[in-house]
Amino acid sequence: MLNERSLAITQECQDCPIRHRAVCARCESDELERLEEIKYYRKFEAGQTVIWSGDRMDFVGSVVSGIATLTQTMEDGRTQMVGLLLPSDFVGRPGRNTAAYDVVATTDMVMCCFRKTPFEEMMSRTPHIAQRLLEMTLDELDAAREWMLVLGRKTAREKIASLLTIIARRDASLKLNTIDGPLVFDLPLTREAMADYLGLTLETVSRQISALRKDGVISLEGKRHVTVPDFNRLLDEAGDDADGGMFA
Amino acid sequence: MLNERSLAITQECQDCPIRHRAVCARCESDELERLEEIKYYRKFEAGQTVIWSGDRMDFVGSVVSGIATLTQTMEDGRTQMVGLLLPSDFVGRPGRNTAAYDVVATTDMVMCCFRKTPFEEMMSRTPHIAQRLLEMTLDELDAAREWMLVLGRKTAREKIASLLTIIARRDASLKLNTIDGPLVFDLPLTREAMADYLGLTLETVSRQISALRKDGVISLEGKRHVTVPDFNRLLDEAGDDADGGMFA
DNA sequence: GCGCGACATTGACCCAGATCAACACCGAAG
DNA sequence: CTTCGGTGTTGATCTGGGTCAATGTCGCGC
Repeated sequence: MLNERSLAITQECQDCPIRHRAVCARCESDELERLEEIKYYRKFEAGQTVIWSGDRMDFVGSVVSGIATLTQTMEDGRTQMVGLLLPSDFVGRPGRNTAAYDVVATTDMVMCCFRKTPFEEMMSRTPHIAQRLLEMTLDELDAAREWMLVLGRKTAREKIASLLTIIARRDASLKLNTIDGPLVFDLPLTREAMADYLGLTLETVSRQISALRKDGVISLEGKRHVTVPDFNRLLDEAGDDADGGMFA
Repeated sequence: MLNERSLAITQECQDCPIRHRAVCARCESDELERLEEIKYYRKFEAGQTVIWSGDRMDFVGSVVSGIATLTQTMEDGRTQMVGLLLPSDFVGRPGRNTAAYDVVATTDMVMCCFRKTPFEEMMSRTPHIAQRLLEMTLDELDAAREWMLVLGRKTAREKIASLLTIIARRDASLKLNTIDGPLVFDLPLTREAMADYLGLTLETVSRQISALRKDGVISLEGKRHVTVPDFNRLLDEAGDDADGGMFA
């Protein structure tokens, strides 16, 4: 079996699929060249743990493809997902040397990593990186706060609808999709992972998904393949202001 | 009645109580001088709204003294507090011109404001500000994620204990306090505001506070004045890993 | 093809916390 | 001093979602 760390994937930054969304988005070509020198790729299989909370972390990086989760666990085992890492999302925190959360790949995943020290050093010299990181962090903070409303005040049904909304929206932004047609996508998470995201039990997740299906808000093929005939209906179920500007 | 906007409080940055914790913490004295030129103070009374979600926001700033809350509200009135703004905390987001949340002063409050455009312009020229803002934003993101665990997975009693923990900890860091003695502080929030923070109803907050009192975890004088005889006991009730490094 | 393990669904029951309601406290205005 | 509105407490009851348990589905290795 192949050691995951030693993969020699080579990828020109210029052709990178996340070139315009990741920390490096603002970099000029000369800056990119310097990044190119210190970067390396790591590949993870579905289910594999990238890092455990509390572990020493000597790298930072971007998700290139695949999905990972950020979770926090209490001693008695209760767990809460605190972030969903999608392609272009940043992992790690400059200026800190242990991981604050468990990071687990939920699908096969490729990360573009930088050793922490050279990256930090580079960050202090190239404001474009720090600027972009600030922007991304502010976005994540907004997302976290949005999620606080979901966790604190929404019903189980609204929570499920909110999650579907987010996944659908993101999926639409990837494959720049047909405006207004029915949305079709796959759930990248197990029922249990959804439960951990939503602060519910997996049974409740299952029941509410069944209920939404019965009510025609969504339809399912298999366990994971979802069709949303009317996105505004879904938004409504999520309790969000209708038409959250998605297709604006 | 005095127009709050026109107060001419003058304060040298050098003597500012939040000099070493706010966005300006890393600034050299020449940078400080330039900030001094574009800053102005605003004062708010307890209960006053600083800005409504969605409103145009042409300034950013720091809380100098007092406390404000950041809340999100659904159409049907359910509200969730998504942030507690304490002295030195930053308000507003560079690069965005409407407020994302309601900001309300819960005590009398003074803010040190900067018009957004000059501040942004200055930020791009002085990396010290951007660096510090990044650091502060990362801290807030961590706090938000910590809070997601509270909202998603903790019981009502644990939620209350968690909130008390946070307030106690912050209070201790202000008045650099006696190590290990009983902690004493005032709750800066009404029961309703606590409920909005914790994703509970005010009745449940009241009941759980009574329960903690009955069980000797805290004692109360009046409605707001709290004594914590044993901080580790409180931490334990919060479900946090005991000894969260507070006195380390 | 069979059996196994991971994932998912569904039912029965229970309980933490919401809801509804009454009342207590207290500082400010008259 | 009295009234009144904002704040807080406590009780009775209800219910959404948790818990426990049985069963279903599917892909994979043998």
